Amino acid sequence: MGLRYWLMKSEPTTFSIDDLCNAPRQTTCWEGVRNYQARNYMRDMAIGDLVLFYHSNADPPAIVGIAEVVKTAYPDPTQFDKKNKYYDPASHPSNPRWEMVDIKFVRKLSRPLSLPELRKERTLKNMLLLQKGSRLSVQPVSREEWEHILSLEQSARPSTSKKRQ
DNA sequence: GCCAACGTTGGC
DNA sequence: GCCAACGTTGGC
Repeated sequence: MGLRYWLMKSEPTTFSIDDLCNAPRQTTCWEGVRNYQARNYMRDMAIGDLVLFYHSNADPPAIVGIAEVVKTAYPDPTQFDKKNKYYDPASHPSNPRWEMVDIKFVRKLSRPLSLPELRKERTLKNMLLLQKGSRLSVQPVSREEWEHILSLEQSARPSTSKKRQ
């Protein structure tokens, strides 16, 4: 199976792209996912897969960077920690319910690609992120979507392009 | 801060 | 197995 692409959401007040950049070895474990579909997507991840790092609950919400998968799915220890906010009393260590992967910083985008800007792209109209009511925090991105998104990075910010000199 | 959309829980 | 109630996500 070839390289695959993903998008992962994080609230920047909780863990931002800069936090990832400044983390030890620029790597973090993706703890706290408590949604089966998102977990299943993490199980599908392979080392070397590339990830769009998305800031949710931000102003504006935006894709801000790229990371790569450096460790495939393994049990998320926070599910067994009674003091952790991600504690899940229904999950037993002999059969862990929740898993996580490790991702490593690759780079920040040269500029954030905001949700409103992404919505303007007809090529991206089927993107999971842009569907009404979509809340998945871990989701697949097609190769076409990936390439189109990164091509937007090269173009000028729409709001400033009008004052070209 | 509001609230629509969604996922989960639990009574029946 | 249905579905009402509840909790959460996340854009606005």
